[in-house]
Amino acid sequence: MNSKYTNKLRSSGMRPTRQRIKICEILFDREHTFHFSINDLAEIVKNNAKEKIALATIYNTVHLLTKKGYLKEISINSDKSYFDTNTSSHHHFFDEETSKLIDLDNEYVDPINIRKNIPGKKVKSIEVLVKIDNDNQNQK
Amino acid sequence: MNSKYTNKLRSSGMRPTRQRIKICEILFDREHTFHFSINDLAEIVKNNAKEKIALATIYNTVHLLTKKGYLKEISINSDKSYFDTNTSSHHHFFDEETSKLIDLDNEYVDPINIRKNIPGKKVKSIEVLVKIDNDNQNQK
DNA sequence: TGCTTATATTATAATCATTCTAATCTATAT
DNA sequence: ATATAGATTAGAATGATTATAATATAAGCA
Repeated sequence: MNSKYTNKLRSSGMRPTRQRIKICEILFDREHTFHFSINDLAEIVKNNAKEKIALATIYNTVHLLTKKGYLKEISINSDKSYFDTNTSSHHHFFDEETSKLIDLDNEYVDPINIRKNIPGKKVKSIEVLVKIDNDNQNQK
Repeated sequence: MNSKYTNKLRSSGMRPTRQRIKICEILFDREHTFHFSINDLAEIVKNNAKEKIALATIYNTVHLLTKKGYLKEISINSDKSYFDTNTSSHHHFFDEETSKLIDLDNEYVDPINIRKNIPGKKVKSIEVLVKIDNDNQNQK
């Protein structure tokens, strides 16, 4: 039961269980960053894992990984939560046609200067969402 | 049954019903723009209107007003939908402490240039979300 | 005006994502 | 090995939203 995620999990105070290791493998053994909803992940787990993982465990693990800084929650259309394996501060395209998110790295966007302050509050993050849609013909 | 909203509704192909007029009055008879969830609006209706309006009607009306361009849906934390009576393209602060949205007008943010294109797609909107939190002491 | 019909409203049930619960299991420290 | 704190599980509960199907109403027409 050893994996490259065993220590990663343990070092964040998460016991390295079979389920958590499997979920980490699905999420992080990838070349590119991965955007997903809980439902996406649950589907992959179902098709991919030898043994079943309860939906509640998937929720718990994703939320824990988010709290520990290995995932980032993305606020998009309000029907579902999306998560991103790219935890750096960065921007997104949101394709309205496919409802898919695409990373937009900081290098493509000049630094954004906000010339307004809210008293007693400090800025925690500044992120841009670019909504896109098909280019062709008429848009109803 | 005449109201300044009678024609506004009719000109958008919406029959000016008592319920719709009442909802318009609540939403648009205001000095400042108004951010709300369906639940916020339902509460105001309950305390404000002489006669009850069914929750389904509130949902239907808000969605119709959104489709007709009188309201704008805001994508924030994924638990609920928020709507905004300011339908122009503009930005927001999101106060993580209170979960409240604050308008951030374009004049406080320089134009944002995105140096990346997605083939076959055109940009529909570019909006910034600035997350803020209490300034004082320790966070966590 | 009154009638007809397309459209709205309503109460309630259904759905869907998410969270809770309480029983069972397991990683870890002794 | 054993005890126990922490994790997993199935299923129930919750809360927002949408669907349903019966009733009511606005608008067009005689």
